[in-house]
Amino acid sequence: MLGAVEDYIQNASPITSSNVKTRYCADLSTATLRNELNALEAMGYLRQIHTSSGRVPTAKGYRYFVDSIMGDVPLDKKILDEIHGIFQNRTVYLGDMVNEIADIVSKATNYPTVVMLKGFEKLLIQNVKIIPLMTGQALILIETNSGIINNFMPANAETPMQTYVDASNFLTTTFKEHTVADMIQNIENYRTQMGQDLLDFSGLFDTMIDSLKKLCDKIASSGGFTARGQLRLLNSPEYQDLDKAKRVIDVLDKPEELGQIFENKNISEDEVSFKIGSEIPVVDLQECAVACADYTVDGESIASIGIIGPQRMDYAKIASALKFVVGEFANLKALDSKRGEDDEQ
Amino acid sequence: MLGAVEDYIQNASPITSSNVKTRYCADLSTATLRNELNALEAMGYLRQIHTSSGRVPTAKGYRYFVDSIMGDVPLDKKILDEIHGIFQNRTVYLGDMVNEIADIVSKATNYPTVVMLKGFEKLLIQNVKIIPLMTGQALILIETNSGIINNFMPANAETPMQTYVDASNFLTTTFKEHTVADMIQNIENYRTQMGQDLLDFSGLFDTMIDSLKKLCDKIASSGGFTARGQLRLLNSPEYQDLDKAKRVIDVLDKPEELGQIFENKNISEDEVSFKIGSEIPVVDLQECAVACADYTVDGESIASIGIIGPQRMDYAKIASALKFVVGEFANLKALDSKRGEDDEQ
DNA sequence: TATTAGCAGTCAAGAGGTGAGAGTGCTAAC
DNA sequence: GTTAGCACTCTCACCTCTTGACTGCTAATA
Repeated sequence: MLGAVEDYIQNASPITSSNVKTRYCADLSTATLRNELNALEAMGYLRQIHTSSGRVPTAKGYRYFVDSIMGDVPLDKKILDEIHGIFQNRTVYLGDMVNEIADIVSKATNYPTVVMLKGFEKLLIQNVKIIPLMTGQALILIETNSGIINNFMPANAETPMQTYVDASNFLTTTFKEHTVADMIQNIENYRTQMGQDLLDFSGLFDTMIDSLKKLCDKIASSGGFTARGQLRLLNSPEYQDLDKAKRVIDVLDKPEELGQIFENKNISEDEVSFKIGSEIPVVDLQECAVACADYTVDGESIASIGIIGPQRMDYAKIASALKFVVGEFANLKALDSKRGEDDEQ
Repeated sequence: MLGAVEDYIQNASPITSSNVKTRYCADLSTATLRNELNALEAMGYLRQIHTSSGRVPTAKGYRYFVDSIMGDVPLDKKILDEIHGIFQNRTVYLGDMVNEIADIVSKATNYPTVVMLKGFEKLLIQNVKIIPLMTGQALILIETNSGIINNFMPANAETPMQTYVDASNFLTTTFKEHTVADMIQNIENYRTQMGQDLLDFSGLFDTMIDSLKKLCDKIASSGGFTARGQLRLLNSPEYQDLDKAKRVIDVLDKPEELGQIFENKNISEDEVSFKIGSEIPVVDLQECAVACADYTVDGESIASIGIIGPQRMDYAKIASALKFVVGEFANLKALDSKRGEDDEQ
């Protein structure tokens, strides 16, 4: 019977008495199976679209499947390698890395994927560099324990090169192992520790903080959401109706609604959470299911990755994929702390 | 009569005799207009889907419209400001800038937009920096006359900081105003000019060149194409049929086919070229039209931007939008040369 | 000669009807 | 508890019919 649910998840072919008989219970008659199906329907796990339609799982049915039955599913090795590769060569900008992961997770699951960058303010600074450019701007490069933040700021052409070097060293020494938020908020309090040349050009810090604040605002105004693979929704038989598909896809552009969907999960690290049907607090997604997993650092969620699809989504595969991604992230942190220890020796 | 073509472009409502009469020629009878429409059909500018269907322009009709009649169209000021803003704050990575432009052009035109980065090899180097990071990698930053190229490379932890500074200075001095391709190919020939500390760590250059070559290859393997706004195709009444839309959207992922579409344009700078229907050398796009404009530097196309939509696309608006983008790019170059001259004084 | 009114003809699209097929639930028997 | 048999339901594909939007053609008119 369970196999029939998995069949339905794979093929969208409704669960019927004869279906179950031919594939799983050849020794029982269809009438018996009909009784069973009837019982499951009475318990609320299955429902009929119409009298002669066979049955499909209800949200409650899927919930039971997810909570009690679903097992791990082996993923395509090529996909795993690709994800692993992103984390391996992770010396890329945080935003780029997060987008790359969204792309590949969407490819792996065949559903639209949303990435939420909750803000980089909580990341721990490892190194700060301010690099003057020829265009009258400077590049801010903040290496953190989870990726590199990069942003451009206006630069005063009269500031000497050495000041940038001193400023970078000052910021690195002062704020190493502090959060970015700490740096943004408290840089004023460290004025007494600046050398004279830095005080002469302390507008540099104001400009930098200003630029970082703008970057924060920009991320905040989009809710930090990036959606990828929207088109993949159209691969589901459920979404052959364009208007129906558009209503779902449109939600992927609305930060407030995405916020509602993916917040308040109360999940622990390494866990994948699902919301099914009416559990989703958005009207246009009542026929959908969403999955979500978090990248947490010190118990705080830094970024999340979410998947939106029909209720008949491949929960097991999605859970495995998200777990793998979160696992890779955890490995990364382990590696970082190890390197930290090595440095101290 | 011309107005009726524009009406059709806007609303997809076929050109009928009574349509034309009510909107444009109230003083003529429908019978007279029917004669005219008949004549235009005989000349191949219009065609009927079926006897009672009204007429729609043929590819030849659109071609005539594009070549002879079409005027400039004022664009939404907000959109223009947004595009202008991208170019103003253009101290961003070349790839990012190109993608941002694709996004906004797609938004402005409401059609899928493709950006082709032809390769950065031809860009003129202004400044090179190699910046070691904490993760055992280094950041290559090449400021060119048209944007910043950035790439990561493996770094040897034993290389002293000063070597990176010297290497950066050496590369900048040696290759300023040379192309990136020149640097990649000829760096070997400049060994005699390197100081001893650079010769000691000349593996640094090998690694850098290797990384840049890989970046070139990566761009080449995707043909340098990035598509944005694919979903917007579904806004056209022509593409309410999902399978039909998918056939077009799928082409946007195929570098070879995109290459065929957008190459061999033989257009001069500041020009927007259109291919309509059978002019497009791709089977799945025979019912489409494509527009294309180039960013050229010294007569060489550095990047192109293309739009794909139904033949009933808003040619005038698209031409205006692409011209504006290309114009902004030209302004940028003018600005650059001006700055160059100032520097020399 | 250019224009027009009138009319018959064509076709798409939608409404409504029909039958086949795939299910079901129920009942009575095993 | 299981099963065979049967009546019932509903979708879907297919057909037909009607309506309405256009057209082309012809003959009359300015």
